[in-house]
Amino acid sequence: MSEEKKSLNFIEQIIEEDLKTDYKASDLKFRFPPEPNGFLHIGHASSICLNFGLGLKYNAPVNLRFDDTNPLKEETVYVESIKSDVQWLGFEWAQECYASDYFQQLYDWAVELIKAGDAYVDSQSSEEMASQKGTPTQPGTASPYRKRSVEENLALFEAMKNGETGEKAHVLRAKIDMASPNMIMRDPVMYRCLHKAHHRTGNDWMIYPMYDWAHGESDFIESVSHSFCTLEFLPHRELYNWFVKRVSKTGDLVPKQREFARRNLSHTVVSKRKLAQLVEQSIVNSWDDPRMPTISGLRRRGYTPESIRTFAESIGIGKRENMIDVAHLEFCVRDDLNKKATRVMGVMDPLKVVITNYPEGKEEWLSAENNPEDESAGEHEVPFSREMYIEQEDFREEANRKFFRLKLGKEVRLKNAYIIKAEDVVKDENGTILEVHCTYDSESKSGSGTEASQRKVKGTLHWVSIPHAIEAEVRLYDRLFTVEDPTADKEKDFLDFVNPESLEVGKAYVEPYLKSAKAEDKFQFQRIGYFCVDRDSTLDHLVFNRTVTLRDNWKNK
RNA sequence: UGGCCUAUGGUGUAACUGGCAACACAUCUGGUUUUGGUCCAGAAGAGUCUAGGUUCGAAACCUAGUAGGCCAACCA
Repeated sequence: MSEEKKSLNFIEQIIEEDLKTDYKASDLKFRFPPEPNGFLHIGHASSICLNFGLGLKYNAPVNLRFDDTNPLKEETVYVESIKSDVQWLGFEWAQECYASDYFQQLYDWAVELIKAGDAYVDSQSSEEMASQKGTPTQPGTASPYRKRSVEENLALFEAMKNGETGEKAHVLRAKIDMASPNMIMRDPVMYRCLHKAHHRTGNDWMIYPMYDWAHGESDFIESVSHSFCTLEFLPHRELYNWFVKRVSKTGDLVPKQREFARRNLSHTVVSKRKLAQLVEQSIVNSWDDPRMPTISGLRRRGYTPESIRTFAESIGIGKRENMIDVAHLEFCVRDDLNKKATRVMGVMDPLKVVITNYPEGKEEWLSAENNPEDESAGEHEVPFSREMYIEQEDFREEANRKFFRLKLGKEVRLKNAYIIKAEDVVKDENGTILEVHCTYDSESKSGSGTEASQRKVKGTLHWVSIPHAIEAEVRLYDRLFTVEDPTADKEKDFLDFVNPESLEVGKAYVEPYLKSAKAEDKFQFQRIGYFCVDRDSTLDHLVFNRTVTLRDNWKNK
């Protein structure tokens, strides 16, 4: 038994290193900390997979923690959608936590900081504070309130908490270093007054902690060992450590913040503002429009949780700027769906074929393999009759040898059925082909084992029997943007790069087997692509979303 | 006029921590195939941002430069 030694990414290396020095395996604990202020997208999916993936790998608990410190933006609907997205991806959190659960503890600690001279109430406007902040190259200057007495700070802070002061009158600041080269350390705000109801604590609090004050402390309270976040928080690490040091005792296991580069996907946008714009301007229909990079959009498009997880895993994790080609994501779904999706036939652009030597009124039910990649998937029956549809592009009156499809005088196999030969065409007065008349070889039935059935013919076409066909709506989705990075051009708006053909609604004739297909059922329309039943679908009106086309190596035409 | 992070084929990650650059996607060939899918075999493509230095030996370490990113919200 040889086990392939897989190289570790830098995050895993950090953990392995910590395991060798000051952490036991049982100390490991992670968390996914979304702010419930919007819907999750593919970028969050990477982060979810990273944290929960580490949990699985190291058999460590992973908390789902809502970073709900800003009642102005956060809502319960987002909490619910985030939970369902994480579950859909297939992960289980150890505990469902909320930063708001720690408001009292945070407040008590803040009082301690004030007593220790590590925090003070500032009573200036935010403009004044900003002007004293200095610049990256110039040190800041101290607030006139920096030397307030502990007693006064305590009294003021309590007044703030009780909502006895104006919202903009005071803030609580950490007293650190106004000359620090790291501007984050120049007396950051810990609390602001917000006389606004919170989605969980209601009107209990009139002050709310800032991210920096809440995050590391929440990690510490939950005894999270490693707190992974994106690179933009790197300068915050110093502050994270400063705060944690003040609330922990020596000997306590304190959490470590480590940063990784956010992973960007080509041909899409991911910022909440831009996504909202797409919805508001009706460029897409909703937040879960199948073109959206939201988890709910990907789900509706037909992406499987497994494909998203393997995607996240396969792209790795690093610290440099990146732009991952969406083709890689598409590869991941194809790879997964190839193993799972039931093969069916559907014709998008119909051309009528009449099999002149097939008895009128006769029908046969032929058996079709559900999935050649998986024998246990079984088979289903497809009706065959005298008249059927094939794809327009699968017939030409004449064509060269590279055209492995139907042409006059030549044979082709109808998938799972018979070999047919094109004999004649019927055209209208404009020369448009209306029908192709063929003959079939009655001995060539697929699976019959006859010599004729085993004959090698150039090509195999998908088809559907006209009297049995069901008309369905197909929504053919493509990339939402025509360029890799729609935000790269500073002269132009990202909306200028919207792909006008990102959605094409069409009609398809599908085999009757699909009649009872339910929302989210996934199929491969043979030779065309993977499709997923949309939630708009009904018994009378089937709707299929094209998840992704099949790979196509035939780049002629 | 600062601090910090980063730099490896087209893309994304590797290189057992100093021993002549690997994997996946994408691209191209050929084979198999009742899906021009899958699968199989193969090809091409970087000498690791630049210049110095340390070393028998550098993608890795050091110095300087260049390029990109982040940092001055009562956002997270």
